[in-house]
Amino acid sequence: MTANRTRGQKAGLTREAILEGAVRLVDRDGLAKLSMRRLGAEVDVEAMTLYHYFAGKDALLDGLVEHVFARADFSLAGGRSWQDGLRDYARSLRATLLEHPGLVPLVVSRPAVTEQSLRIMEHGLAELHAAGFGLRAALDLVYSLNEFVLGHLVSASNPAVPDTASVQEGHLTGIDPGEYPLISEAIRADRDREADTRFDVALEAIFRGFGDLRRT
Amino acid sequence: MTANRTRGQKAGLTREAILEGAVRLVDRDGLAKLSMRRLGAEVDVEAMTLYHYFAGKDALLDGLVEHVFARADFSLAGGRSWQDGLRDYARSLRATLLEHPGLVPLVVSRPAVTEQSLRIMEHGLAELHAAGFGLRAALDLVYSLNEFVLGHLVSASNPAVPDTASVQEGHLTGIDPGEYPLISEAIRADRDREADTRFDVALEAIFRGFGDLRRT
DNA sequence: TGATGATTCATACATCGTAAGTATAGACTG
DNA sequence: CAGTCTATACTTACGATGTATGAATCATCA
Repeated sequence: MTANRTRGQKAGLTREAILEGAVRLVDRDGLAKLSMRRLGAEVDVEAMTLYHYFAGKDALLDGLVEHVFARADFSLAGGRSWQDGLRDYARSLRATLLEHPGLVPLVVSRPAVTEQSLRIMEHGLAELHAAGFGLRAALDLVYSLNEFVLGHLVSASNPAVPDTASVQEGHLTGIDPGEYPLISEAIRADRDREADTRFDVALEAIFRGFGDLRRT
Repeated sequence: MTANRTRGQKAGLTREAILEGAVRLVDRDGLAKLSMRRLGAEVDVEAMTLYHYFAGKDALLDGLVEHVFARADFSLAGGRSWQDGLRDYARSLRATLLEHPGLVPLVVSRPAVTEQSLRIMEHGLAELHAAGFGLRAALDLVYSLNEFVLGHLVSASNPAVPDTASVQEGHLTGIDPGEYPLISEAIRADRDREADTRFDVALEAIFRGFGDLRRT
């Protein structure tokens, strides 16, 4: 009866194309709206077809993180000071995830022992070691840096703490200056600073703090 | 036909009891297994009954976070140095969430502008201001500290980075010493340290780094 | 041509959050 | 006592989800 329209092979559908569709969908509608059926519609195919390219939704999500990270070079380019190397790394990691805020919950909820991340870590340890850090201190620093960046991102990706960005033109969203005078005042003083600046200030503080651990 | 067993009133079911059941369920089976039906079973009631106490699942999850935090005193007890105050705060925040690791994804995915968190922040700003920090620097420090703790927790709550805890008795899970000699070495050197120690070391580094920002 | 393997789809199932409607028990009124 | 009200609890049902299963179609090569 019902003529089955288009089965069998179709125009070249690839893992890449699916992942790009997923990125588009997440960027547009958020992670919650990423269902197999929706993603199928996005790349013009039935949901079950996706299972030919990915073992399951988890595999797809893993691929998604990988895909986004693959296009971002987090190299700890050597040759300069360890601060410069780590700063570039942290900034580019942050920038990449800020471009796709919907992916932040994914990244933090997924084990990140990929080939690439391990290589970066190894490289980072080598540089820090050469810069005079003991291996243990170097490991502490690399861990802490990653943890700070991730924490910064999860805090930034939901309207959690009253952020500078959410305070436009002086209307402090929901913070009563009478009840919380210092918060209001601090946020007001912070109004003209970019979020990037806050991030950088914290970075430098972390570097200063860990700098004392060299030759341990 | 089928005799309807027990409708109408029952033993005193309360919001508190439901939330405690939810905590139990999450601690036992993880956040993913927290469904209204399961939670209903846990507190011996049908799923829909829960909607009498909570507007929806989101409200329940909000309540869950609140409930756990309510039992943890994150006071920035004054009178001592600002380092002591912030350290106690960070440690107890971490300790609380380590007791309920299943809640970590919830905490980081939920705006945390509760009454309590704002009060703590206000209090923290006051202390830091008194200790010689400019308001802006104080805000940076409080933010960064929170972000670091959260990042530390999300990293610890999944088997993401090869953690010291996962390296038992010298068998480095999945890290090839040939390919990543420094990581293996660093982890081996780290074997005998508690995770608490790593956290504390990072805390002190952050304090040192931000300490230079006083009188700004 | 016919066979083979890659690709796509239709159907079905269990589970989820929850809207809508119904039944019961206790408190209050007369 | 009977009658009513309300808080509490349950039943049923709907749409959305991830995915197991198996059939249908296409490209390719013998």
